Amino acid sequence: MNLYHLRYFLSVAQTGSFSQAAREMHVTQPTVSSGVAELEKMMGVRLFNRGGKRVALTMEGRTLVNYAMQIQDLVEEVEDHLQRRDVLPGEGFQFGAIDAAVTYLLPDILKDYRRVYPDVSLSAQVAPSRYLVDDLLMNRSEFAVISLPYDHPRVETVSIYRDSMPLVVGASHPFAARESATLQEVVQEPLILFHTDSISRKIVDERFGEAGVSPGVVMEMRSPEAMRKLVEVGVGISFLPMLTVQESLSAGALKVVDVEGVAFSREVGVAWRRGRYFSAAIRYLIEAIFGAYQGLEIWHKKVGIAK
Amino acid sequence: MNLYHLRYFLSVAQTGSFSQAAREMHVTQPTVSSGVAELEKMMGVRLFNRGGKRVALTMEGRTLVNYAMQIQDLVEEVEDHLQRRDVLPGEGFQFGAIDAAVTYLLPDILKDYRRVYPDVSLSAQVAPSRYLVDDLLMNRSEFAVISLPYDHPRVETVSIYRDSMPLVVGASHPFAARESATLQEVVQEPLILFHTDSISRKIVDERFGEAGVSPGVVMEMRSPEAMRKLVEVGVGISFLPMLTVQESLSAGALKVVDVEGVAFSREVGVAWRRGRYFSAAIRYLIEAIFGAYQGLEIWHKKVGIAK
DNA sequence: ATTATATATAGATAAAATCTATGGAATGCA
DNA sequence: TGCATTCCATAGATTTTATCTATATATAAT
Repeated sequence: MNLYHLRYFLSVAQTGSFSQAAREMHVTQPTVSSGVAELEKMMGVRLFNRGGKRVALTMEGRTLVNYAMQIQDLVEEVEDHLQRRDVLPGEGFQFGAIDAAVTYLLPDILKDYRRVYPDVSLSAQVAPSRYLVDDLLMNRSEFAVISLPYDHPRVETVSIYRDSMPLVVGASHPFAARESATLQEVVQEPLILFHTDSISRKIVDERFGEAGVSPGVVMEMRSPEAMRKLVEVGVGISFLPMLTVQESLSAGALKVVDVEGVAFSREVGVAWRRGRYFSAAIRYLIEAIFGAYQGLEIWHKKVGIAK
Repeated sequence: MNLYHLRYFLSVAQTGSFSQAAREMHVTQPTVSSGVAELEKMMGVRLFNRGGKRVALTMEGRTLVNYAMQIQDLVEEVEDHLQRRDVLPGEGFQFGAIDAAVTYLLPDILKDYRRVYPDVSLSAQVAPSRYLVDDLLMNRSEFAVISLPYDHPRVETVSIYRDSMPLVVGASHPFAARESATLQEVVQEPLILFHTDSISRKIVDERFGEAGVSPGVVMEMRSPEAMRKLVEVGVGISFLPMLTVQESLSAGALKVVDVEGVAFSREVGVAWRRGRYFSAAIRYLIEAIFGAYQGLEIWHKKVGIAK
């Protein structure tokens, strides 16, 4: 059964005439005849009583009219919705973000977003970058805000924010009173570093390797917030993203200490599966993120400006 | 857009795989691919994100899933209903019947019918036979119970009941005391006859013609009930269908008087437009009528025993 | 009866859906 | 990292379906 056949049928039912229906549908009369005939054969019932000047629906025909109208309404509705890119209430999508992003970079953007798309339910997955990329590859999330650089043949990234990762120490730490320290001094101290999974950790490790020093690691963790707390209470010192420690610095709980010849930083960026298609509602959020920070042009170049 | 395409799409959405959907639908994978591709082209949106081991719905895809499921449900439902000849609540049909039929022949049958098809709404059109046949020809009613004979190239009829049309007089009429009267005597009396439209009137007129007499008509009417009343109060005498006057006879308000050499009668029968298709619910009622009186075999022969 | 208008049917044509074969991309395993 | 496997997309051939033209048949109106 074809949807056209249902349309022909409805038109015949309305006009009471095969020929008139044919004119309405812009096809020839035999087309309408055979369309209705096929419906009748398929359903095993007569839909019209022919013979008069006008044809008349049978009871089964009237039953089918009810259904056919509902079906046609649904078809029109869904075409309309999809072409206008409406979002059904309850629809939504998932994206990933690292801790620092949801906490410091995205809140205002998400707040604005809710005003524009109040019916879209957002589900943010918060995890370290590595896991977020897994979600991207498995098509479990649309995009992710992660630490960069992240190199993968099937993931594209665009930076939105450069975040310095200074050495931070607790207020009562000996370094707190000093302007700077040397890398040699730093590795003597108990260090709290990101887990080796982490991109930020990789950045630190590489620099350490170049300098030919190896840190006396005390603890490895994944949560920058937890690390911040530990540094505050003096368990150790750490290289932490500025975003994460900003508040503690203002409050005086932490101090930044320059390390001679070393300036760590990591980038935060948007990552997505190469070739992915973005629905309008999703694209809007991504572009809001780029717009609020940077990278909109690069993004446009990578995905093409046309939708 | 074809309904098959929607089915392919739903299967892909459920299985997360074009190939698996193809196996489920018993078609090849390129068929599913191009079916979905056509939906995407038609709607102007991507429905799936390909690339992983499993494909993932886009937001638009999820929207379409909602609609496609509803559409498919409706299609299955209507096929089911029609093939099982279910009747939708509120559905019904119209048939015609002469006064005597609805009043005396059909009540019990209709009562039974409501038990079998409680959801079918019946609409009985009560009018003289001539008008009921018009309705048949215009496909406005399914069948009619009318007076016979009725000759028309596009109407078929089967008799169900032979109804005598005796001469009836009011209880106080001079004839009431007599056993019989002659036709000559009758035409002297004020006669109340059916309107010339009427089949019963035609029967009477023909017989009068043969006998070479012409009645001194007083009144012509279409309603046998009204005629009965008039006869009862002595306005005139009449040839009335036995069905109509049965009660008045028992009550003594009317008397039957034999007319020598004359025995009027009319047949009551079922009439329908030649070639008409009867829905199960309608056929059931017609056959109940034939079954309760007579004519079932003739009916079967005329319309064919197969549905 | 005759004319005009309807639907049905047959055969030809156009459109589409589907299939086979194949290529490219991604995944998983060695 | 390379190889085999799995998966989706594409191209071209084939089959099926839909539609059209021409015509027959039936009904209704004149």
